[in-house]
Amino acid sequence: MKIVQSIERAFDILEEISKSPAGISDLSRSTGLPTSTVARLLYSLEKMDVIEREEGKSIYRIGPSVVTLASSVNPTQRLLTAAQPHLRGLVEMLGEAAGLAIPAGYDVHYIGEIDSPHPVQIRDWTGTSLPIHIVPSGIVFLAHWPDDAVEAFLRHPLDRFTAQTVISPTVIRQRVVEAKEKGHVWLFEEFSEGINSIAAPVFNHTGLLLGALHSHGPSYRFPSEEMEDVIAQRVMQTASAISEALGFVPNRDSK
Amino acid sequence: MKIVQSIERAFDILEEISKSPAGISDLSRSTGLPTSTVARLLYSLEKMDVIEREEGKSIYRIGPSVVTLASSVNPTQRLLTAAQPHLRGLVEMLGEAAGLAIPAGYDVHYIGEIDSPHPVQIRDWTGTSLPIHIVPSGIVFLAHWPDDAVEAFLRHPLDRFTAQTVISPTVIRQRVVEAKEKGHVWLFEEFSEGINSIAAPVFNHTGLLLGALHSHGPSYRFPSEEMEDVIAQRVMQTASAISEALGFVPNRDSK
DNA sequence: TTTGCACTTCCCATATCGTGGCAAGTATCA
DNA sequence: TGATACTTGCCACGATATGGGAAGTGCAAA
Repeated sequence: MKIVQSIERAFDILEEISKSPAGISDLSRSTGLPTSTVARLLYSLEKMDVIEREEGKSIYRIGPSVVTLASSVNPTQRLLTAAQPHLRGLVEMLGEAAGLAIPAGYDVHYIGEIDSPHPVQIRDWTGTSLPIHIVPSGIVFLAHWPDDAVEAFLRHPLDRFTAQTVISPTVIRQRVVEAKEKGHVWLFEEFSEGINSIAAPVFNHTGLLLGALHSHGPSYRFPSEEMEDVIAQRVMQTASAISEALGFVPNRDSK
Repeated sequence: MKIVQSIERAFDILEEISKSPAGISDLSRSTGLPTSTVARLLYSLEKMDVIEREEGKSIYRIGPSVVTLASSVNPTQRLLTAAQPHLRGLVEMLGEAAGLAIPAGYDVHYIGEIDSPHPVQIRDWTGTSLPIHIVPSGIVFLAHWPDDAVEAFLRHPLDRFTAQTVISPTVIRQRVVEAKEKGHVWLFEEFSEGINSIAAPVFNHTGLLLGALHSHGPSYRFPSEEMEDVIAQRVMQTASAISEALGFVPNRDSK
Protein backbone atom coordinates (compact mmCIF):
# COMPACT_ATOMS: atom_id res chain seq x y z
CA MET A 1 0.00 0.00 0.00
CA LYS A 2 1.02 3.59 -0.40
CA ILE A 3 1.35 6.21 2.30
CA VAL A 4 -1.09 9.10 1.96
CA GLN A 5 1.06 11.96 0.80
CA SER A 6 -0.46 14.76 2.85
CA ILE A 7 -0.22 12.71 6.03
CA GLU A 8 3.40 11.89 5.42
CA ARG A 9 4.13 15.55 4.83
CA ALA A 10 2.09 16.68 7.82
CA PHE A 11 4.09 14.50 10.17
CA ASP A 12 7.37 15.54 8.60
CA ILE A 13 6.36 19.08 9.45
CA LEU A 14 5.31 18.12 12.96
CA GLU A 15 8.68 16.52 13.50
CA GLU A 16 10.44 19.69 12.43
CA ILE A 17 8.26 21.80 14.68
CA SER A 18 8.91 19.54 17.62
CA LYS A 19 12.64 20.09 17.21
CA SER A 20 12.04 23.78 17.34
CA PRO A 21 9.04 25.99 16.63
CA ALA A 22 9.19 27.55 13.17
CA GLY A 23 7.32 29.61 10.59
CA ILE A 24 6.06 28.70 7.14
CA SER A 25 9.16 29.58 5.19
CA ASP A 26 11.54 27.92 7.64
CA LEU A 27 9.52 24.76 7.23
CA SER A 28 9.34 25.19 3.49
CA ARG A 29 13.15 25.16 3.42
CA SER A 30 13.69 22.32 5.88
CA THR A 31 11.15 20.05 4.23
CA GLY A 32 11.67 21.11 0.63
CA LEU A 33 7.96 21.73 0.10
CA PRO A 34 6.47 24.83 -1.56
CA THR A 35 5.38 27.50 0.90
CA SER A 36 1.75 27.36 -0.14
CA THR A 37 1.65 23.66 0.58
CA VAL A 38 3.28 24.11 3.96
CA ALA A 39 0.85 26.91 4.76
CA ARG A 40 -2.13 24.73 3.93
CA LEU A 41 -0.85 21.82 6.01
CA LEU A 42 -0.10 24.08 8.96
CA TYR A 43 -3.56 25.57 8.70
CA SER A 44 -5.08 22.09 8.84
CA LEU A 45 -2.94 21.04 11.79
CA GLU A 46 -3.84 24.22 13.61
CA LYS A 47 -7.56 23.67 13.06
CA MET A 48 -7.17 20.14 14.39
CA ASP A 49 -5.61 21.65 17.52
CA VAL A 50 -2.37 19.79 16.98
CA ILE A 51 -0.28 22.91 16.76
CA GLU A 52 -0.72 26.48 17.88
CA ARG A 53 0.83 29.73 16.84
CA GLU A 54 2.78 32.24 18.81
CA GLU A 55 0.42 35.07 19.68
CA GLY A 56 0.46 37.49 16.76
CA LYS A 57 3.61 36.08 15.15
CA SER A 58 3.33 33.16 12.82
CA ILE A 59 5.59 30.75 14.57
CA TYR A 60 4.02 27.36 15.03
CA ARG A 61 4.62 24.95 17.87
CA ILE A 62 3.16 21.68 19.11
CA GLY A 63 -0.10 22.22 20.98
CA PRO A 64 -1.23 20.85 24.30
CA SER A 65 -3.71 18.42 22.77
CA VAL A 66 -0.80 16.23 21.74
CA VAL A 67 -0.13 15.67 25.40
CA THR A 68 -3.61 14.22 25.68
CA LEU A 69 -2.93 11.91 22.76
CA ALA A 70 0.33 10.84 24.33
CA SER A 71 -1.29 10.05 27.63
CA SER A 72 -2.88 7.00 26.07
CA VAL A 73 0.33 5.41 24.85
CA ASN A 74 0.14 2.44 27.15
CA PRO A 75 -2.12 0.77 29.67
CA THR A 76 -0.07 2.13 32.55
CA GLN A 77 -0.75 5.67 31.42
CA ARG A 78 -4.38 4.77 31.01
CA LEU A 79 -4.52 3.51 34.55
CA LEU A 80 -2.81 6.61 35.83
CA THR A 81 -5.10 8.93 33.92
CA ALA A 82 -8.20 7.16 35.16
CA ALA A 83 -6.92 7.12 38.72
CA GLN A 84 -5.75 10.70 38.91
CA PRO A 85 -8.90 12.33 40.33
CA HIS A 86 -9.43 9.50 42.80
CA LEU A 87 -5.85 9.74 44.01
CA ARG A 88 -6.32 13.44 44.57
CA GLY A 89 -9.46 12.87 46.54
CA LEU A 90 -7.79 10.28 48.72
CA VAL A 91 -4.75 12.44 49.40
CA GLU A 92 -6.99 15.30 50.33
CA MET A 93 -9.01 13.09 52.66
CA LEU A 94 -6.08 11.39 54.38
CA GLY A 95 -3.50 14.13 54.18
CA GLU A 96 -0.95 11.52 53.15
CA ALA A 97 0.59 10.42 49.86
CA ALA A 98 -1.29 7.93 47.68
CA GLY A 99 -0.03 6.10 44.61
CA LEU A 100 -0.30 3.18 42.24
CA ALA A 101 1.87 0.15 41.68
CA ILE A 102 1.78 -2.76 39.24
CA PRO A 103 3.25 -6.26 39.56
CA ALA A 104 6.53 -6.92 37.74
CA GLY A 105 7.70 -10.46 38.40
CA TYR A 106 8.72 -10.74 42.04
CA ASP A 107 8.80 -6.96 42.30
CA VAL A 108 6.29 -4.24 42.83
CA HIS A 109 6.75 -1.38 40.38
CA TYR A 110 5.59 2.08 41.40
CA ILE A 111 4.04 3.93 38.48
CA GLY A 112 2.65 7.10 39.97
CA GLU A 113 1.87 8.97 43.13
CA ILE A 114 0.37 12.12 44.52
CA ASP A 115 2.28 13.52 47.43
CA SER A 116 0.96 14.64 50.74
CA PRO A 117 0.53 18.35 51.38
CA HIS A 118 2.76 18.05 54.47
CA PRO A 119 6.16 19.71 54.16
CA VAL A 120 7.65 16.63 55.82
CA GLN A 121 6.79 13.64 53.68
CA ILE A 122 7.85 10.34 52.23
CA ARG A 123 9.88 10.42 49.04
CA ASP A 124 8.11 9.61 45.80
CA TRP A 125 8.93 6.07 44.69
CA THR A 126 7.57 6.50 41.16
CA GLY A 127 9.64 4.58 38.66
CA THR A 128 11.30 2.31 41.18
CA SER A 129 10.71 -1.33 42.10
CA LEU A 130 10.64 -3.00 45.49
CA PRO A 131 10.49 -6.68 46.51
CA ILE A 132 7.01 -8.05 46.75
CA HIS A 133 7.13 -9.18 50.37
CA ILE A 134 8.08 -5.89 52.01
CA VAL A 135 5.27 -3.66 50.74
CA PRO A 136 1.52 -4.04 51.23
CA SER A 137 0.90 -3.74 47.48
CA GLY A 138 3.04 -6.86 47.08
CA ILE A 139 0.97 -8.84 49.56
CA VAL A 140 -2.14 -7.69 47.70
CA PHE A 141 -0.66 -9.10 44.49
CA LEU A 142 0.19 -12.41 46.18
CA ALA A 143 -3.41 -12.66 47.32
CA HIS A 144 -4.45 -12.79 43.67
CA TRP A 145 -1.90 -15.33 42.51
CA PRO A 146 -2.66 -19.05 42.17
CA ASP A 147 -1.61 -20.92 45.33
CA ASP A 148 1.24 -22.78 43.67
CA ALA A 149 2.72 -19.54 42.34
CA VAL A 150 2.71 -18.16 45.87
CA GLU A 151 4.41 -21.32 47.14
CA ALA A 152 7.05 -21.09 44.40
CA PHE A 153 7.70 -17.51 45.43
CA LEU A 154 8.01 -18.43 49.11
CA ARG A 155 10.68 -21.01 48.32
CA HIS A 156 12.99 -18.16 47.27
CA PRO A 157 15.11 -16.61 50.01
CA LEU A 158 13.59 -13.30 51.12
CA ASP A 159 15.62 -10.26 52.11
CA ARG A 160 15.15 -8.38 55.34
CA PHE A 161 14.96 -4.59 55.02
CA THR A 162 14.32 -3.45 58.58
CA ALA A 163 14.16 -5.16 61.96
CA GLN A 164 10.41 -5.47 61.40
CA THR A 165 10.54 -7.06 57.95
CA VAL A 166 8.69 -10.37 57.96
CA ILE A 167 10.43 -13.04 55.91
CA SER A 168 8.76 -16.10 57.41
CA PRO A 169 6.77 -18.01 54.75
CA THR A 170 4.26 -19.04 57.37
CA VAL A 171 3.48 -15.48 58.41
CA ILE A 172 3.35 -14.34 54.79
CA ARG A 173 0.86 -17.11 53.99
CA GLN A 174 -1.29 -15.89 56.87
CA ARG A 175 -1.10 -12.36 55.55
CA VAL A 176 -2.15 -13.46 52.11
CA VAL A 177 -5.21 -15.19 53.54
CA GLU A 178 -6.01 -12.12 55.57
CA ALA A 179 -5.60 -9.91 52.50
CA LYS A 180 -8.13 -12.05 50.61
CA GLU A 181 -10.61 -11.74 53.48
CA LYS A 182 -10.24 -8.05 54.21
CA GLY A 183 -9.44 -6.66 50.78
CA HIS A 184 -6.53 -4.59 52.06
CA VAL A 185 -3.15 -4.94 53.76
CA TRP A 186 -1.43 -2.79 56.39
CA LEU A 187 2.34 -3.04 56.85
CA PHE A 188 4.28 -1.24 59.57
CA GLU A 189 7.89 -0.18 59.05
CA GLU A 190 8.78 -3.32 57.15
CA PHE A 191 10.29 -1.61 54.18
CA SER A 192 11.83 1.41 55.88
CA GLU A 193 12.00 2.56 59.49
CA GLY A 194 9.52 5.31 60.08
CA ILE A 195 7.13 4.47 57.23
CA ASN A 196 3.74 2.75 57.45
CA SER A 197 1.60 1.90 54.48
CA ILE A 198 -1.63 0.32 53.30
CA ALA A 199 -2.71 -1.07 49.94
CA ALA A 200 -5.82 -2.39 48.14
CA PRO A 201 -6.28 -4.04 44.73
CA VAL A 202 -7.37 -2.37 41.47
CA PHE A 203 -9.03 -4.42 38.71
CA ASN A 204 -9.48 -3.87 34.99
CA HIS A 205 -12.72 -4.27 33.06
CA THR A 206 -12.27 -8.02 32.76
CA GLY A 207 -11.91 -8.37 36.51
CA LEU A 208 -8.20 -9.11 36.28
CA LEU A 209 -5.87 -7.68 38.89
CA LEU A 210 -4.23 -4.65 37.30
CA GLY A 211 -2.33 -3.09 40.15
CA ALA A 212 -2.68 -1.78 43.65
CA LEU A 213 -3.51 1.52 45.26
CA HIS A 214 -1.43 2.46 48.27
CA SER A 215 -1.10 5.22 50.80
CA HIS A 216 1.76 5.76 53.17
CA GLY A 217 3.10 8.21 55.69
CA PRO A 218 5.59 8.75 58.49
CA SER A 219 4.83 6.27 61.28
CA TYR A 220 4.67 8.98 63.94
CA ARG A 221 1.42 10.28 62.47
CA PHE A 222 0.09 7.59 60.13
CA PRO A 223 -2.15 5.86 60.89
CA SER A 224 -3.35 7.78 63.91
CA GLU A 225 -4.57 5.48 66.72
CA GLU A 226 -8.21 4.76 66.08
CA MET A 227 -8.17 5.71 62.37
CA GLU A 228 -6.61 2.49 61.12
CA ASP A 229 -9.92 0.94 60.09
CA VAL A 230 -11.43 4.12 58.73
CA ILE A 231 -8.40 4.67 56.53
CA ALA A 232 -8.60 1.09 55.29
CA GLN A 233 -12.22 1.67 54.30
CA ARG A 234 -11.34 4.85 52.40
CA VAL A 235 -8.48 3.21 50.57
CA MET A 236 -10.61 0.23 49.54
CA GLN A 237 -13.41 2.51 48.40
CA THR A 238 -11.00 4.54 46.32
CA ALA A 239 -9.47 1.40 44.81
CA SER A 240 -12.96 0.21 43.83
CA ALA A 241 -13.77 3.59 42.33
CA ILE A 242 -10.65 3.38 40.16
CA SER A 243 -11.53 -0.15 39.06
CA GLU A 244 -14.98 1.05 38.08
CA ALA A 245 -13.49 3.98 36.19
CA LEU A 246 -11.63 1.36 34.17
CA GLY A 247 -14.84 -0.45 33.35
CA PHE A 248 -14.81 -3.03 36.13
CA VAL A 249 -18.31 -4.07 37.16
CA PRO A 250 -18.44 -5.23 40.77
CA ASN A 251 -20.88 -8.05 41.48
CA ARG A 252 -23.08 -7.72 44.52
CA ASP A 253 -22.67 -11.27 45.71
CA SER A 254 -19.29 -12.61 46.91
CA LYS A 255 -17.28 -11.63 49.96
CA MET B 1 -8.69 28.25 3.63
CA LYS B 2 -9.87 24.68 3.68
CA ILE B 3 -8.67 21.91 5.95
CA VAL B 4 -6.91 19.10 4.11
CA GLN B 5 -9.38 16.26 4.18
CA SER B 6 -7.02 13.38 4.83
CA ILE B 7 -5.40 15.21 7.73
CA GLU B 8 -8.73 15.98 9.30
CA ARG B 9 -9.73 12.35 8.98
CA ALA B 10 -6.39 11.09 10.24
CA PHE B 11 -6.69 13.08 13.45
CA ASP B 12 -10.30 12.07 13.92
CA ILE B 13 -9.05 8.50 13.83
CA LEU B 14 -6.19 9.28 16.20
CA GLU B 15 -8.64 10.78 18.64
CA GLU B 16 -10.75 7.64 18.55
CA ILE B 17 -7.72 5.45 19.05
CA SER B 18 -6.56 7.51 21.98
CA LYS B 19 -9.88 6.93 23.70
CA SER B 20 -9.40 3.22 23.25
CA PRO B 21 -7.35 1.14 20.85
CA ALA B 22 -9.42 -0.24 17.98
CA GLY B 23 -9.36 -2.10 14.68
CA ILE B 24 -10.25 -0.97 11.18
CA SER B 25 -13.92 -1.82 11.24
CA ASP B 26 -14.48 -0.35 14.70
CA LEU B 27 -13.01 2.89 13.44
CA SER B 28 -14.95 2.67 10.22
CA ARG B 29 -18.11 2.60 12.30
CA SER B 30 -17.18 5.29 14.78
CA THR B 31 -15.98 7.72 12.13
CA GLY B 32 -18.43 6.85 9.40
CA LEU B 33 -15.65 6.36 6.84
CA PRO B 34 -15.39 3.40 4.47
CA THR B 35 -13.14 0.62 5.72
CA SER B 36 -10.74 0.91 2.85
CA THR B 37 -10.20 4.56 3.60
CA VAL B 38 -9.66 3.88 7.28
CA ALA B 39 -7.24 1.08 6.41
CA ARG B 40 -5.20 3.38 4.18
CA LEU B 41 -5.05 6.13 6.78
CA LEU B 42 -4.06 3.68 9.50
CA TYR B 43 -1.36 2.29 7.24
CA SER B 44 0.01 5.78 6.72
CA LEU B 45 -0.06 6.61 10.42
CA GLU B 46 1.64 3.35 11.21
CA LYS B 47 4.43 4.01 8.71
CA MET B 48 4.91 7.44 10.23
CA ASP B 49 5.36 5.73 13.61
CA VAL B 50 2.41 7.55 15.10
CA ILE B 51 0.49 4.41 15.89
CA GLU B 52 1.45 0.79 16.37
CA ARG B 53 -0.47 -2.43 16.19
CA GLU B 54 -1.03 -5.08 18.74
CA GLU B 55 1.37 -7.91 17.97
CA GLY B 56 -0.35 -10.18 15.43
CA LYS B 57 -3.84 -8.74 15.94
CA SER B 58 -4.86 -5.68 14.06
CA ILE B 59 -5.71 -3.42 16.92
CA TYR B 60 -4.10 -0.03 16.62
CA ARG B 61 -2.95 2.20 19.44
CA ILE B 62 -1.02 5.44 19.85
CA GLY B 63 2.73 4.86 19.51
CA PRO B 64 5.56 6.07 21.69
CA SER B 65 6.78 8.64 19.18
CA VAL B 66 3.80 10.80 20.13
CA VAL B 67 5.32 11.13 23.57
CA THR B 68 8.39 12.62 21.95
CA LEU B 69 6.22 15.10 20.08
CA ALA B 70 4.41 15.99 23.27
CA SER B 71 7.60 16.69 25.13
CA SER B 72 8.06 19.84 23.10
CA VAL B 73 4.71 21.42 23.89
CA ASN B 74 6.05 24.62 25.37
CA PRO B 75 9.20 26.49 26.35
CA THR B 76 8.79 25.40 29.95
CA GLN B 77 8.96 21.80 28.85
CA ARG B 78 11.98 22.66 26.77
CA LEU B 79 13.70 24.12 29.78
CA LEU B 80 12.81 21.11 31.87
CA THR B 81 14.04 18.68 29.24
CA ALA B 82 17.32 20.50 28.84
CA ALA B 83 17.80 20.74 32.60
CA GLN B 84 16.90 17.18 33.45
CA PRO B 85 20.37 15.59 33.38
CA HIS B 86 21.90 18.53 35.22
CA LEU B 87 19.26 18.38 37.91
CA ARG B 88 19.97 14.69 38.36
CA GLY B 89 23.67 15.34 38.70
CA LEU B 90 23.10 18.03 41.28
CA VAL B 91 20.71 15.94 43.34
CA GLU B 92 23.19 13.08 43.29
CA MET B 93 25.99 15.38 44.39
CA LEU B 94 24.11 17.19 47.15
CA GLY B 95 21.77 14.45 48.25
CA GLU B 96 18.99 17.03 48.34
CA ALA B 97 16.11 17.99 46.05
CA ALA B 98 16.78 20.37 43.17
CA GLY B 99 14.26 22.06 40.90
CA LEU B 100 13.39 24.88 38.53
CA ALA B 101 11.17 27.90 38.87
CA ILE B 102 10.09 30.70 36.54
CA PRO B 103 8.89 34.21 37.32
CA ALA B 104 5.14 34.83 37.14
CA GLY B 105 4.32 38.40 38.11
CA TYR B 106 5.04 38.84 41.79
CA ASP B 107 5.13 35.07 42.21
CA VAL B 108 7.66 32.36 41.69
CA HIS B 109 6.20 29.41 39.83
CA TYR B 110 7.73 25.98 40.38
CA ILE B 111 7.82 23.99 37.16
CA GLY B 112 9.81 20.87 38.01
CA GLU B 113 11.95 19.14 40.55
CA ILE B 114 13.94 16.04 41.25
CA ASP B 115 13.55 14.78 44.76
CA SER B 116 16.24 13.83 47.20
CA PRO B 117 16.98 10.15 47.72
CA HIS B 118 16.35 10.60 51.46
CA PRO B 119 13.19 8.97 52.79
CA VAL B 120 12.57 12.14 54.79
CA GLN B 121 12.34 15.01 52.36
CA ILE B 122 10.67 18.23 51.38
CA ARG B 123 7.43 18.01 49.45
CA ASP B 124 7.56 18.66 45.73
CA TRP B 125 6.28 22.16 44.97
CA THR B 126 5.92 21.57 41.23
CA GLY B 127 2.93 23.39 39.84
CA THR B 128 2.55 25.80 42.73
CA SER B 129 3.43 29.45 43.12
CA LEU B 130 4.98 31.27 46.06
CA PRO B 131 5.51 34.98 46.75
CA ILE B 132 8.72 36.36 45.34
CA HIS B 133 10.21 37.63 48.61
CA ILE B 134 10.13 34.42 50.62
CA VAL B 135 12.11 32.11 48.34
CA PRO B 136 15.68 32.51 47.08
CA SER B 137 14.56 32.03 43.46
CA GLY B 138 12.43 35.13 43.94
CA ILE B 139 15.37 37.22 45.15
CA VAL B 140 17.33 35.97 42.13
CA PHE B 141 14.55 37.25 39.87
CA LEU B 142 14.50 40.62 41.62
CA ALA B 143 18.23 40.89 41.02
CA HIS B 144 17.53 40.88 37.29
CA TRP B 145 14.72 43.37 37.30
CA PRO B 146 15.16 47.06 36.49
CA ASP B 147 15.61 49.06 39.70
CA ASP B 148 12.30 50.88 39.44
CA ALA B 149 10.44 47.61 39.02
CA VAL B 150 12.04 46.39 42.23
CA GLU B 151 11.04 49.59 44.01
CA ALA B 152 7.48 49.26 42.75
CA PHE B 153 7.39 45.73 44.11
CA LEU B 154 8.74 46.83 47.49
CA ARG B 155 5.96 49.37 47.86
CA HIS B 156 3.47 46.50 48.08
CA PRO B 157 2.80 45.08 51.52
CA LEU B 158 4.71 41.82 51.98
CA ASP B 159 3.38 38.84 53.90
CA ARG B 160 5.26 37.10 56.66
CA PHE B 161 5.35 33.28 56.43
CA THR B 162 7.52 32.30 59.36
CA ALA B 163 9.13 34.15 62.25
CA GLN B 164 12.23 34.41 60.07
CA THR B 165 10.57 35.87 56.98
CA VAL B 166 12.18 39.15 56.04
CA ILE B 167 9.68 41.76 54.87
CA SER B 168 11.79 44.85 55.32
CA PRO B 169 12.35 46.63 51.97
CA THR B 170 15.77 47.74 53.16
CA VAL B 171 16.99 44.23 53.89
CA ILE B 172 15.51 42.93 50.65
CA ARG B 173 17.33 45.66 48.71
CA GLN B 174 20.56 44.56 50.38
CA ARG B 175 19.85 40.97 49.43
CA VAL B 176 19.22 41.92 45.83
CA VAL B 177 22.58 43.70 45.69
CA GLU B 178 24.25 40.69 47.27
CA ALA B 179 22.54 38.38 44.79
CA LYS B 180 23.92 40.43 41.90
CA GLU B 181 27.43 40.22 43.34
CA LYS B 182 27.50 36.58 44.32
CA GLY B 183 25.25 35.04 41.67
CA HIS B 184 23.25 33.06 44.20
CA VAL B 185 20.97 33.48 47.20
CA TRP B 186 20.64 31.47 50.42
CA LEU B 187 17.45 31.74 52.49
CA PHE B 188 16.97 30.09 55.89
CA GLU B 189 13.53 29.03 57.08
CA GLU B 190 11.83 32.08 55.62
CA PHE B 191 9.19 30.26 53.73
CA SER B 192 8.61 27.32 56.05
CA GLU B 193 10.08 26.34 59.41
CA GLY B 194 12.62 23.60 58.94
CA ILE B 195 13.46 24.29 55.30
CA ASN B 196 16.57 26.01 53.93
CA SER B 197 17.14 26.71 50.27
CA ILE B 198 19.47 28.21 47.71
CA ALA B 199 18.92 29.46 44.15
CA ALA B 200 20.89 30.67 41.13
CA PRO B 201 19.75 32.16 37.79
CA VAL B 202 19.29 30.34 34.45
CA PHE B 203 19.51 32.26 31.16
CA ASN B 204 18.26 31.52 27.68
CA HIS B 205 20.28 31.81 24.48
CA THR B 206 19.69 35.55 24.24
CA GLY B 207 21.07 36.08 27.73
CA LEU B 208 17.63 36.84 29.15
CA LEU B 209 16.73 35.53 32.60
CA LEU B 210 14.60 32.45 32.03
CA GLY B 211 14.19 31.03 35.50
CA ALA B 212 16.08 29.88 38.54
CA LEU B 213 17.59 26.65 39.73
CA HIS B 214 17.09 25.87 43.39
CA SER B 215 17.96 23.21 45.90
CA HIS B 216 16.47 22.80 49.33
CA GLY B 217 16.43 20.47 52.28
CA PRO B 218 15.48 20.07 55.92
CA SER B 219 17.35 22.67 57.96
CA TYR B 220 18.76 20.10 60.40
CA ARG B 221 21.03 18.73 57.69
CA PHE B 222 21.10 21.30 54.87
CA PRO B 223 23.45 23.02 54.47
CA SER B 224 25.87 21.22 56.72
CA GLU B 225 28.19 23.62 58.60
CA GLU B 226 31.15 24.30 56.38
CA MET B 227 29.47 23.19 53.11
CA GLU B 228 27.46 26.35 52.57
CA ASP B 229 29.94 27.85 50.09
CA VAL B 230 30.73 24.60 48.33
CA ILE B 231 27.03 23.97 47.75
CA ALA B 232 26.62 27.48 46.39
CA GLN B 233 29.44 26.85 43.91
CA ARG B 234 27.85 23.60 42.74
CA VAL B 235 24.44 25.17 42.31
CA MET B 236 25.85 28.06 40.33
CA GLN B 237 27.88 25.73 38.13
CA THR B 238 24.80 23.63 37.44
CA ALA B 239 22.72 26.71 36.65
CA SER B 240 25.38 27.82 34.16
CA ALA B 241 25.48 24.38 32.59
CA ILE B 242 21.73 24.51 32.05
CA SER B 243 21.98 27.99 30.53
CA GLU B 244 24.63 26.72 28.15
CA ALA B 245 22.49 23.72 27.26
CA LEU B 246 19.88 26.27 26.19
CA GLY B 247 22.38 28.02 23.96
CA PHE B 248 23.57 30.71 26.34
CA VAL B 249 27.15 31.77 25.66
CA PRO B 250 28.84 33.09 28.80
CA ASN B 251 31.31 35.93 28.25
CA ARG B 252 34.59 35.78 30.13
CA ASP B 253 34.67 39.46 31.07
CA SER B 254 31.68 40.82 33.06
CA LYS B 255 31.41 41.88 36.71
C1' DT C 1 -14.12 -30.86 9.38
C1' DT C 2 -17.29 -27.75 7.33
C1' DT C 3 -19.94 -23.57 7.27
C1' DG C 4 -20.74 -18.96 8.23
C1' DC C 5 -19.70 -14.52 9.83
C1' DA C 6 -16.79 -10.56 10.59
C1' DC C 7 -12.91 -8.43 9.63
C1' DT C 8 -8.84 -7.02 6.84
C1' DT C 9 -6.37 -6.49 2.52
C1' DC C 10 -6.10 -5.64 -2.26
C1' DC C 11 -7.47 -3.66 -6.68
C1' DC C 12 -8.87 -0.15 -9.81
C1' DA C 13 -11.76 3.33 -12.28
C1' DT C 14 -13.24 7.82 -11.07
C1' DA C 15 -13.27 12.71 -10.00
C1' DT C 16 -12.36 14.86 -5.89
C1' DC C 17 -9.14 17.08 -3.62
C1' DG C 18 -4.51 18.39 -2.76
C1' DT C 19 -1.05 20.67 -5.18
C1' DG C 20 2.21 24.39 -6.37
C1' DG C 21 3.11 28.44 -9.31
C1' DC C 22 2.28 33.07 -9.05
C1' DA C 23 0.79 37.42 -7.33
C1' DA C 24 -0.98 40.35 -3.89
C1' DG C 25 -0.65 41.60 0.82
C1' DT C 26 2.03 42.40 5.06
C1' DA C 27 5.79 42.74 8.21
C1' DT C 28 10.84 43.79 9.00
C1' DC C 29 14.81 46.29 8.52
C1' DA C 30 18.23 49.72 7.00
C1' DT D 1 11.42 55.33 1.80
C1' DG D 2 12.73 51.40 -0.65
C1' DA D 3 14.27 46.83 -0.47
C1' DT D 4 13.84 42.26 1.45
C1' DA D 5 11.59 38.36 3.45
C1' DC D 6 7.66 36.11 4.65
C1' DT D 7 2.60 35.01 4.64
C1' DT D 8 -1.85 34.68 2.50
C1' DG D 9 -4.97 34.07 -1.30
C1' DC D 10 -6.18 32.44 -5.82
C1' DC D 11 -6.88 29.05 -9.34
C1' DA D 12 -6.20 25.68 -13.22
C1' DC D 13 -4.31 21.22 -13.43
C1' DG D 14 -3.83 16.47 -12.83
C1' DA D 15 -1.80 13.63 -9.46
C1' DT D 16 -3.58 11.42 -5.80
C1' DA D 17 -6.87 10.14 -2.37
C1' DT D 18 -11.12 7.92 -2.54
C1' DG D 19 -14.56 4.14 -1.85
C1' DG D 20 -17.05 0.25 -3.87
C1' DG D 21 -16.35 -4.27 -4.28
C1' DA D 22 -13.93 -8.66 -4.41
C1' DA D 23 -10.64 -11.70 -2.59
C1' DG D 24 -8.28 -13.29 1.42
C1' DT D 25 -7.99 -14.41 6.39
C1' DG D 26 -9.27 -15.77 10.97
C1' DC D 27 -12.35 -17.36 14.34
C1' DA D 28 -16.11 -19.92 16.35
C1' DA D 29 -19.94 -22.62 16.29
C1' DA D 30 -22.15 -26.72 14.57
